[in-house]
Amino acid sequence: MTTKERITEEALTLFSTKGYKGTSVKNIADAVGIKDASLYKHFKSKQEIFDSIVELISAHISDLSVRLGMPQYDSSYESASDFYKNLSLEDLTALSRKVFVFYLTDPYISRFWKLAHMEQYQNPQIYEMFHRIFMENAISYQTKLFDEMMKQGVFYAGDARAAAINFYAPIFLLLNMYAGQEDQVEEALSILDRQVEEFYRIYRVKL
Amino acid sequence: MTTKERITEEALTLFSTKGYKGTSVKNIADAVGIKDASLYKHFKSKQEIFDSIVELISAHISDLSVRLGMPQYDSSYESASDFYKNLSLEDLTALSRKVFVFYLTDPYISRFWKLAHMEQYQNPQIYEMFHRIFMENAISYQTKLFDEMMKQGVFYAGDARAAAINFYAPIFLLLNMYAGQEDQVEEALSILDRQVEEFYRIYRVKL
DNA sequence: GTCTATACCAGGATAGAC
DNA sequence: GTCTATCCTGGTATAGAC
Repeated sequence: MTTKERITEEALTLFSTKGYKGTSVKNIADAVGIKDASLYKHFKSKQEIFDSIVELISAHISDLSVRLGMPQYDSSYESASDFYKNLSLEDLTALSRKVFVFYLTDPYISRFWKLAHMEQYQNPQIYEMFHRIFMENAISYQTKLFDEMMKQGVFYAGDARAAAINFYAPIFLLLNMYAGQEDQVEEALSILDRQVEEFYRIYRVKL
Repeated sequence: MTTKERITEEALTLFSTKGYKGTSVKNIADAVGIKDASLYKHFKSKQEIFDSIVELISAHISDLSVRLGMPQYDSSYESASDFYKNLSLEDLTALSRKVFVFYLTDPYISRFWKLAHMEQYQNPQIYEMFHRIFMENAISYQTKLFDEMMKQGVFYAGDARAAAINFYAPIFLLLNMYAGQEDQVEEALSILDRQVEEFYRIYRVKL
């Protein structure tokens, strides 16, 4: 890893822990193991370090859906829908756990989550990314999926968007409750399991 | 309003907009209309201003349940339950709207919401208050209420806590989506109405 | 209790040697 | 590309006159 990469890496950790204003250039330099002045050979300002982090996260986010096995918002979702066609409670539980744990422990997502909470009101770009990733995209993805499943008779016909919000909102709430409490993931998961079970009971067409 | 009160008032607005570190003592003094040095006749430090704001919000929060017509976590809830006994969809919609709009527009709650998002990871006291008010208390209140309603046959018998989370999580998600977007409250309310309708359809025993 | 003046320091950033 | 030395600004806080 180059020095430049190590700077963004350490800076992301510090910004997500102490906030942008709460992190000094010296803090970052110390973490990297160089003097603060040396840092300016790699970035022309503290703000530029922050901007490069935003780039880094954007790039990481683009791979997300692929790594999670989720199609992009604007790509076709037929194959995923086929996957869910014989959806069991165990399938749905495993999927929700996978997504939840990923959000909570992925090194980029989890740091971005905290950073975004702190900086969203200061930084329009962060605000936009945070809302897009954790709200709009998450909901519209689930909506499309559930809409398809309703059409295929896997879920009872109804309001797909309302169902999507009912599925995602508890995950979002639990993320808020357990972000930064990685030692209590098991507790979070047991609550999540109960919500998924309830969701399955409500929406899944009985076999 | 005394000068001291005006300082906390303006400081709360500034802290909830620009964050603690992003707000200077001069910013606060300017907002109040005095010189920054004069401010130290009322508070011995910037931190003390912040602490007095925490006090102010704590005091305000204590009145919340009363003002919303909601019993405290540890007080009796029988009368509220009686109120819901003949619960119609319109009743539930009106209640959820009232709670949601209150959270979003109450001058103390709405500023605390943003402040807490920014400062929760720096300040254990803020973290604790935020999680208690917007997560633990909100969920446990709804759980007690729904548990009682299930016992009385108003709701189908089942997992009251899961139902409570299904009711509250969408409200929490919408608060996150629309905090600081007071011009779009109508859009938020229409989404909320759909969720409440769905909730009512699922849990309310058919008459 | 408000003001002016000032002390003090931390943080961002640059210059120039190696 | 790292270092030391230094500049500059802005922010917290105090002293003392009115």
